[in-house]
Amino acid sequence: MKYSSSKENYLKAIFHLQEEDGVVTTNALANELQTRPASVTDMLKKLKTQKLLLYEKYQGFKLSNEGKKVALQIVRKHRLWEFFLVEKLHFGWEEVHDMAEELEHISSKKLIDRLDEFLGFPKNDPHGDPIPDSSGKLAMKQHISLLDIPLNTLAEVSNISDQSIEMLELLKHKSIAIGTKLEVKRKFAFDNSLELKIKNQSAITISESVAKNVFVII
Amino acid sequence: MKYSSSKENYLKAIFHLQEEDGVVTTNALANELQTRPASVTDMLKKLKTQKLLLYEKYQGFKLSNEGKKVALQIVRKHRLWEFFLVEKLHFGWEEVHDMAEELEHISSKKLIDRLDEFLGFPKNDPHGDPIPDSSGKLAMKQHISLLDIPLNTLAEVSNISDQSIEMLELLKHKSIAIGTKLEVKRKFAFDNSLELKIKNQSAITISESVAKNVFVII
DNA sequence: ATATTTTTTTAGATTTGTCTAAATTTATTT
DNA sequence: AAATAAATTTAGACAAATCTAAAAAAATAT
Ligand SMILES: [Mn+2]
Ligand SMILES: [Mn+2]
Ligand SMILES: [Mn+2]
Ligand SMILES: [Mn+2]
Repeated sequence: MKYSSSKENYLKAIFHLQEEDGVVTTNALANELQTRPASVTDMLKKLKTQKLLLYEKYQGFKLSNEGKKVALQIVRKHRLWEFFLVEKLHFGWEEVHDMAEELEHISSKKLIDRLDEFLGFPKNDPHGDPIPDSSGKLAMKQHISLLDIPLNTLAEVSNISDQSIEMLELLKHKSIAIGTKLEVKRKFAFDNSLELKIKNQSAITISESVAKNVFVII
Repeated sequence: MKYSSSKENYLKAIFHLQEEDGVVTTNALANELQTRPASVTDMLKKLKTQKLLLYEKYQGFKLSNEGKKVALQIVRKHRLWEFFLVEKLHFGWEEVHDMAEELEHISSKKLIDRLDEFLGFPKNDPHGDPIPDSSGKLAMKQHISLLDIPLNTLAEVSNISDQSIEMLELLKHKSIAIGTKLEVKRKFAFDNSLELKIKNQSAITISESVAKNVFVII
């Protein structure tokens, strides 16, 4: 199946947003795509009709398995072309995004698989993001436990492994959520508790048993 | 100025048709683009409004200087991408046209100039057609049809004027490609077919209609 | 529990590119 | 010079993707 560039951009944007937040909202997507909420609603209906999206009105939405599959192929193309532009055409990593935004819509799968081979099957794009393989498999991002990161290093919360009510309640109270950026300021040897700092907030303390369930990317 | 893929396809097709016939007709263009004459007329009006086309209704039309400039940049992109696909990604010369048809609409001029450099500033695409330089200048070609060369004279294939899949497939089977060196050994008056000899290969026969589309330099 | 604000959806319009069917103009035959 | 045929254009429609303004639903505050 071939989809328009516009549809592909929607699918990719939803893919990225749901990576972070699970379910996506109309306003968030409109903001991501620099368009109007009304336009987003229009497109959501079309994507649902094509079974690329799970969507009930007013309830938020996320990609179907098929939608995710399409999105991953676009992510693959985007990142391989970025790699090509930096590695072979010597562009700076900050220049390549807009060009890749166009190149990702070139349809031939054979072309992109040959390009992958030509580039030596790179694992990551110039921004460090992992490149899905030909079948669409995406290597998991490197999630590290809060216990294992160095002091005074900015980290972003990416995953919570214990998702019990009690854990989430505690994290909510401490203002820790997926996407929160923080640094570990101190580790106390007595009980392995940690003192954390979130920008513009006062320091907070969490126990070892909490910290070992909070994963971050550095 | 940026133009839609559709407009760019029209400009390029008009460019190619007027190379051959000077002035272009509605039906010829509709045929070239596999669309309807009414659709062509619609687009002609838009191209005229944008001063890309010289057009008076019922009188035929041709590109303005600005239109020619745009068309040459698309031809440049098309041929450079074809060269890339054959030379770097090892596609056959008969496979690359459709991919180049998409790639030629990637807009960045900087990208295409870097690609040109990466490829070593090639003079001709895989089908022997000349590649316009960065400023849009196109080298003229001085090719002679196989029909018109003397017997037993070494000639090098430089261009194929009919680039249909069917023609390229036939030539591939006969081991004839751009750069192939051959001699015409016999001409048969009955059907104007030719017997050719490529060094180290047994003699091959081609029809008049094939021969008239194969151009060589002596 | 109401009132207010925010989010989301609908209604209706617009632009681009395409189409079919019909009308018009130009070219070719008788 | 008509008549006929061919080429071209116009009229009116449609699908895709977008927009603005208004309505409806959900979330938040009082
Ligand atoms: Mn894109
Ligand atoms: Mn990237
Ligand atoms: Mn094209
Ligand atoms: Mn070519």
